[in-house]
Amino acid sequence: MVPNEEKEMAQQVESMQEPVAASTIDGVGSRLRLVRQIYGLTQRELARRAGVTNGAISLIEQNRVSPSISSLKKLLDGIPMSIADFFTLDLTPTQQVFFRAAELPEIAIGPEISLRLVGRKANGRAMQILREVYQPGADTGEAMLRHNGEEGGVVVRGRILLTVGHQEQELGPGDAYYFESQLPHRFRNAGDDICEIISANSPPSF
Amino acid sequence: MVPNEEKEMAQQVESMQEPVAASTIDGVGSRLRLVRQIYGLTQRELARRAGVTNGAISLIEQNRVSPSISSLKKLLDGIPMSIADFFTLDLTPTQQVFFRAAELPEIAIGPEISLRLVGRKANGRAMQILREVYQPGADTGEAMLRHNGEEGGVVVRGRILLTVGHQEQELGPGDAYYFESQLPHRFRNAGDDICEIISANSPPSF
DNA sequence: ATCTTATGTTTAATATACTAATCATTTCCA
DNA sequence: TGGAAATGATTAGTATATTAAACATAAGAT
Repeated sequence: MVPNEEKEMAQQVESMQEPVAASTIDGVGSRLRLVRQIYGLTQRELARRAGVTNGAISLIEQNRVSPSISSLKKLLDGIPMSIADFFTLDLTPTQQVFFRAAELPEIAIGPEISLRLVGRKANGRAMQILREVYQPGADTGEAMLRHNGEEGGVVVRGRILLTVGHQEQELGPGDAYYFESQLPHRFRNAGDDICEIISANSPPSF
Repeated sequence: MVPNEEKEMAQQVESMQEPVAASTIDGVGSRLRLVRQIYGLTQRELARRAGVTNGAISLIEQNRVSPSISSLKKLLDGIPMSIADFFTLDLTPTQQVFFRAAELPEIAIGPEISLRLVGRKANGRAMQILREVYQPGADTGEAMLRHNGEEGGVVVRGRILLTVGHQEQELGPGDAYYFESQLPHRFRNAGDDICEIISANSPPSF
């Protein structure tokens, strides 16, 4: 029996070689693919680390087989990520990571006041707000940060090079970010000016 | 290949027929068994609900096979419980559910003040404290309550019949409880007197 | 005591996941 | 342009999970 959770998708008359395209998050395989790509691993590299074959990963990621727990555990150990985190992590495409200045939703508007919300509304969580200052050349390190909770922030001054998972962008004043702290991340000030960020994280980490 | 996550255990010279004994929480199968028992289901009943065979459940619970995700999902759907919750739920035997009055650890002792902590220390979570009054015959219902978070409380007056999962106890003044709200639970005042409970739950539910 | 029923376990047969190898496609470097 | 390297996909064969049925044991009921 083939799992094939999106059986309704096609009469095989259609061209079957859509590259990867439609990011369906349904299915363990799809989740695994996204997580693997976020961590910048190829199927073969993950296969090597996990001690399984790349073919198996390919089949799993296509949702053509349903991996055993032991296999899934091996794979996640190679990332590394816990099974609980794997099933808990929110990977919905609406979970935007980067927000351009103009994209920040405006919460309260007055003639002299403009409040803009970072991320999305209704994430009712207790947060810790920080003011971070990065001197030129500052770097949180190649060994990427990784911890529990969520974090977000707004660049106030200067520019910062932010890496989250496999994505990387340079953000300037007004730009912002929001991501799950579990994703490996790194802050670098590659410019010549001091960079200032207003950030928040939850749960409070110190 | 047998999963056998504790491969270091024996040279097969030893007697291989240790019954099952030692309640090892390690392994998906052991977890499944505990969860199933907490919900008061037999292997056959769960098998019927999930659409798998009781034999398969038996093998899984003995950790002799590693179920596929699709099988595990079917089983958890029959309980019901999400995969994420399954791997997140804390089932360590130190997670005590019922606490007799004398068991409550004393936090602060003075000549006129005695503070006793319900549950364990260092569960630093934001909580909501409630005063609950149950009239004689009151009952939260046969359709057991089930929601996110954790809850605990102390009986101040009268007696309450509390069911949590498959466990049931009648608590009197000074007795207390603490459990994950995900476990199906039910409060009944089977006596003739008003029952009063001081309770807390997290995250705040209203 | 002897049925009956209900429980978990085991076993042979079958369905499925996984491996090892190959194929197909893209990238990129000469 | 062409060849090597790297990536993901596929396929036949093998290992493993799951089924269907029987076995073993215990608890009640009469």
